[in-house]
Amino acid sequence: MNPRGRIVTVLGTTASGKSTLGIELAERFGGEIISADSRQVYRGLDLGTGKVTPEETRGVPHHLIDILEPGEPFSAAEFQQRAFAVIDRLHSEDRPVFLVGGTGLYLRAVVEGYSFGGPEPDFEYRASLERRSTEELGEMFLKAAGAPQGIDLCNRHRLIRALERQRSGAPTTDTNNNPRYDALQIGVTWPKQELDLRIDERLRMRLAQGMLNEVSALRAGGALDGFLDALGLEYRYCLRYLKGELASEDELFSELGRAIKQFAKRQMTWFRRDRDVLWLDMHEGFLPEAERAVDAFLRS
RNA sequence: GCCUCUGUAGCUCAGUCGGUAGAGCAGAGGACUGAAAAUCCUCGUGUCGUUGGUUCAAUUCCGACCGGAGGCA
Repeated sequence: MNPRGRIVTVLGTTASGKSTLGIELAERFGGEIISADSRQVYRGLDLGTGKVTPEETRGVPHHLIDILEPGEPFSAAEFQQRAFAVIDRLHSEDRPVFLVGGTGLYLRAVVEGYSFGGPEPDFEYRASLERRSTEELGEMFLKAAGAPQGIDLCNRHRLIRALERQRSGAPTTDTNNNPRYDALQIGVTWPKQELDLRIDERLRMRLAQGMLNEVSALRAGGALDGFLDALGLEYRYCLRYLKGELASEDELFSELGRAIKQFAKRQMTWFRRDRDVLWLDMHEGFLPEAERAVDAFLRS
């Protein structure tokens, strides 16, 4: 009766425990997991991305992890394509799909069915724009477009994409979404103070487990500093430490910890805009509640 | 004990040649459809250490006191 397939989404901030919840649910319902994480797609970014280990996965298949070499370009649009392909295959096998991750744009691109109508990225053109100041880029855009057209003229990355679209004759934005699935969205959240503690605790653990070695190894393996820096957080700050730009491991810990907390806040800003999220209070029996919701959703 | 410097927003500090004050960081809110862990936008009233004095008016000048740093003994 319902023409659309179903997907369950598990979203939340970094260090919220969404991966574990995703695995528990997938195991319980015999489903598979698609990671919606813009950094876990790269091989070798393990500790720093909180990638699940083979043991942690408890045999639940994970998709869209380790699909690229560090340095290879990736995008929300490409993620969406690949995710659609996996979802459709799983649906054809009648397996429940759990889309789990913290990259808000990726999640939304799949759930809302964003139409990425612009041109493919043109890295040469981008490189040429990269030499100009943001102000200049803004002027370039205005000159051709006449008005900001909803794009933030201070936001370099978005401005560059807008120019890229403009150059190919595409409109500045796409708005005609086309959702392909019915989605149950489950959100994992914590009181801010507790989340901060979890972030610190996890960061301490990662550093003890060799976070810095991971970054050194990536560099030794050919990953460029520019790539690592653009990844942000763990990779950006560890790189700075390794280059001597941070005085001590204490400073690394405090600056990186702060950056991660700021990131978590940005994630929440993104997720709050999703209206139909079932937010779970992580304190009281969230697992049964999640299971009930998923069960009802999958049977409906 | 004496001398010098110092005490201003959660932190680091600027400033007011006397008319009750402002940056960075932190924090809060927000944006973001092909880099998204990226890239950005908005938001600053605080007994200006305490207490006397001078003054129409003191956080700003003077004195004392309290706290901090350094120097001399």
